[in-house]
Amino acid sequence: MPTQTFFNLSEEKRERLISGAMKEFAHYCLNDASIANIIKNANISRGSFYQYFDGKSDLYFYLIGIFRRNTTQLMLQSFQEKDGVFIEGYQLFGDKYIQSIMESEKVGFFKHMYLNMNHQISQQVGGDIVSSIKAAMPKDGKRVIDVIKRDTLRIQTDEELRELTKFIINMLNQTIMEGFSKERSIKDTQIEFRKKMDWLTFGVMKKELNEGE
Amino acid sequence: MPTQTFFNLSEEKRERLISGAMKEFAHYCLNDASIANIIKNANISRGSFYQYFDGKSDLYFYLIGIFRRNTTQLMLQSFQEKDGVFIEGYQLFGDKYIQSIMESEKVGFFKHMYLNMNHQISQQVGGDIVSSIKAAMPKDGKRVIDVIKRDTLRIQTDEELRELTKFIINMLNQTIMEGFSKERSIKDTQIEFRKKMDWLTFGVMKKELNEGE
DNA sequence: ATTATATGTGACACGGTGTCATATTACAAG
DNA sequence: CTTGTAATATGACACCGTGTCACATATAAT
Repeated sequence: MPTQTFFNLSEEKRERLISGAMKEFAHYCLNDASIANIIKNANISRGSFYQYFDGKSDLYFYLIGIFRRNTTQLMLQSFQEKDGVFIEGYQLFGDKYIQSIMESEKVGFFKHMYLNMNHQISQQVGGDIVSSIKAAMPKDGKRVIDVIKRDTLRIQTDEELRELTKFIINMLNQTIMEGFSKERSIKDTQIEFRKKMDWLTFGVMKKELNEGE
Repeated sequence: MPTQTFFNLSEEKRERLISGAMKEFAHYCLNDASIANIIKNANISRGSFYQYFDGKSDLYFYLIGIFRRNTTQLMLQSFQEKDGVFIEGYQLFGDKYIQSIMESEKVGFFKHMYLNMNHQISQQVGGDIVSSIKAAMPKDGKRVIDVIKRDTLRIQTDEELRELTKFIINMLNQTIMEGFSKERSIKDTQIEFRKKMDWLTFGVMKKELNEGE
C-alpha cells in the first residue's frame, strides 16, 4: 500500500507518477520494469519514490487495484439483465469483462499483467470478487449470490457457489491470458470463454448417458 | 537450451550443477534465485556457467524439462486402466499426477514453480501434453486421443478433444497451485480436482432442466 | 521569528549480471 | 615426447538497478 504521504500529494503529481508507471508497465513486465525509468517518466526523485511506495511491487499492485474493473458490479448487472440464469449471466459477464480489458486504453498494461500472471497477481486481480460474493453491494443491497438462480443448479450451499464462481473467474482469466498470448481478437476470446462456460454448464458428457448418475 | 559443452561435461559435474541449481530454486523463485548462489553450491566458476547456459532462465527451463513428469505416459496408463471412460480416466490421472508432484523429493522446486507459474512456465510444463495428444507413444503406438472413449462425449473432432484436454490440464495446474498456496494436503487437492472434473463432466446445471438444449 | 513536522533529493553502498582476456586442459598429429 | 590446436575454466571487471541515508527545502503552528 502507498504511504499517507502519497495520498497527501497534489493530484497533478500523483497523476504524473501513476501515468509514468503505467507507461513503464505497458512496456515491461513487473520484473523488467525499472524504478529508474518510472521516476524519469514522472520527473520525481528516487528518494521521493521510496517515500510513497515500499518498492516496485507495492506500486504495481496499487495500480492493479486502481485499474481493476469493478467486477462485482459487472457481475450483478449481467445477472440482473439475464434474470439470474446461470449460463446466460456468466456469458454476458464474460463478454463484457473481456471487452473491458482488451479494449481498454490500458491494454498494454493488462497484456503484460496477464502474460505474467502468477498466483499473487491472480489473487490481486480476482481477490475482491470471491471475497465480495457474499457481501452486499452498497447500491441496492443485492449480493451476487442472491441474483443467481440457484434452483436450476446442482449447487446449493453458499460455499459451493463461492467455489464455483472462483473457478469461473480463473477460467475467464486463463482465457484472457491465452487470448493475449495467441493474439486473438476480442470476439474470438469471447467465443472461447462461451464455449468453456457451455462445457461447464451442461457437461461434456452426452445427456442420454448422463442419467444414471 | 544448454550448450553442447554442458552435455560434454562429466556426469559428476553436470549433476553437481543440477543439484546446486535445484537447491537454489527450491528456496527461491526464478527471479529471486541468484547465479552467484548456484555456482557457489556447485563449485563452478561464473565464467563456466555462462558457457553452459544462456542465463538463469535457460537453466530453469532446462530443469523443468528434466523433472517434468511424463504426463502423456501417465495419461495413457490411466485411460487404459479405466477402459477409456472420460471422467474416470482423468480423475485417476489427476490423482496420480498430483501425488507425483506433491510427494516428489523435488517438492520444494515444484512448489515455487507452481506459485510463480505464469504463461511461459505453464507452456513449458504442459507443453508436451497438448502437442503430443495426437502423437503416438513409442511404446505401443497408442495415441491419447485414441484411448479416450469419445462416443459418450458431446465432443467429436480431434481439435475439440485437444482443446478440452488443454482445458483440463490448466484446471489441474490451477488446482495444484491452489493446493500449494493454501497448503492443502495431497488428499484434499485430489478431492478438489475430482470435484471440478465432476462439474465439467456432468455440468453444474440440473439434469431435468438440461434436456431442452 | 522560531520550532516542529512533512516532504524532496541525489550520492552512495551493495549485490547481481554478463563479458572478456587470459589460463589451463585435452587431445591429435608428427 | 612435443608441438599445436581446439575445448574448457576462471575471476576480475564494467554495467545497472535497488534501497538508504544524511541533508535540504517547504509548510504550518505558536
